[in-house]
Amino acid sequence: MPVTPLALDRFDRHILDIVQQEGRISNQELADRIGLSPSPCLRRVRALEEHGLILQYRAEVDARQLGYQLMALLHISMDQHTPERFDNFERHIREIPNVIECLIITGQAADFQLKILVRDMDDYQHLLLHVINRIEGVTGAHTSFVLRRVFEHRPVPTERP
Amino acid sequence: MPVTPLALDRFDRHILDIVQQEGRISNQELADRIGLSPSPCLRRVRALEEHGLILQYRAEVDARQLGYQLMALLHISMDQHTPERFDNFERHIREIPNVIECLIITGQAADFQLKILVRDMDDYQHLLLHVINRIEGVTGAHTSFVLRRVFEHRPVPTERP
DNA sequence: GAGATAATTGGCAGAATATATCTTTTTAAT
DNA sequence: ATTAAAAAGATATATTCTGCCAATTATCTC
Repeated sequence: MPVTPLALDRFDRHILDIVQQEGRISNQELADRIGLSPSPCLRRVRALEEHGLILQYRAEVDARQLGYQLMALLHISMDQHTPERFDNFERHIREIPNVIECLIITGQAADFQLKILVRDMDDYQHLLLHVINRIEGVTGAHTSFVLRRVFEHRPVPTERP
Repeated sequence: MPVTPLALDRFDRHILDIVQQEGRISNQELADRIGLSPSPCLRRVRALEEHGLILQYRAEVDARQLGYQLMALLHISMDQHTPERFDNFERHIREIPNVIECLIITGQAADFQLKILVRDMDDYQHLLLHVINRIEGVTGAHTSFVLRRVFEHRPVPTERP
């Protein structure tokens, strides 16, 4: 996607600032706020999309109201650190909709950190023991429950380097 | 916001499924996809917004292209577990734009897990030693660097309980 | 199950918005 | 200063949004 790195000026940064918080803002309102007319504003938004600076637009939904009362961070260790093991684990983990994030990390006993949404403890217990622990190569699993989300999904800063 | 829990039918769930992945979809297209005409479709979207089921719309931007090459998970332990200590920490941490997520967790030596975006190691070193470690009450800090994001920001599942 | 009531859908019209094209202005370089 | 290139602004057309009303569907009561 990024043919050329694309130099961002203050208009572009301002657009990114705004759409990170108001993804459905109209182009007219956006143009007003950044101080351009609608045409060049829309052109810039399209360019940011084409260059992959804007990856996608998403609605954030309230997991609680959908019945997902419990969030857990699960640290997973693998027996072997081979690409095959990791690929296989990733393929399996992708199939579990409750796993909303999967990171490969250093600095822990674990290899993966998963962010998991479940309805309750029973739900979690089942997922851990009967689904995740059964994936080949998983030797360890350590759970941290999230007591409170102080904040999540904050915008990426846009000031110059 | 949630006056009444709001019973969700298959149309509502379908809407949530779609807007979680295509936050800027037009109402007409959305209506087409869920199999309703635009009017009731828009009414449902508005109702989901009012009830707080849709919290907000957001553009996801590519942090890498903005110069944030490094993501870290930082586990913070506090000396005292008093509301004052925690409140004070949260107030300070909110002021740091590089911290894009802050969770209070169990199951670790730590009390907080922070998700941090920085440009490079120098940047991280400065943030850790000169900003975060200096917040009152912080006694421990353990860093995990993110080697790879297998996936992030996956949609919340919407099937019935 | 019939009838009444409430809730929800669909269609339509006017307003707002998006989008493509063209012209003008600004910027940069020689 | 002149030219070329890039970006902004204006305008017209097409699309989309949004509020209102009639028609349909679902629900409840007896």
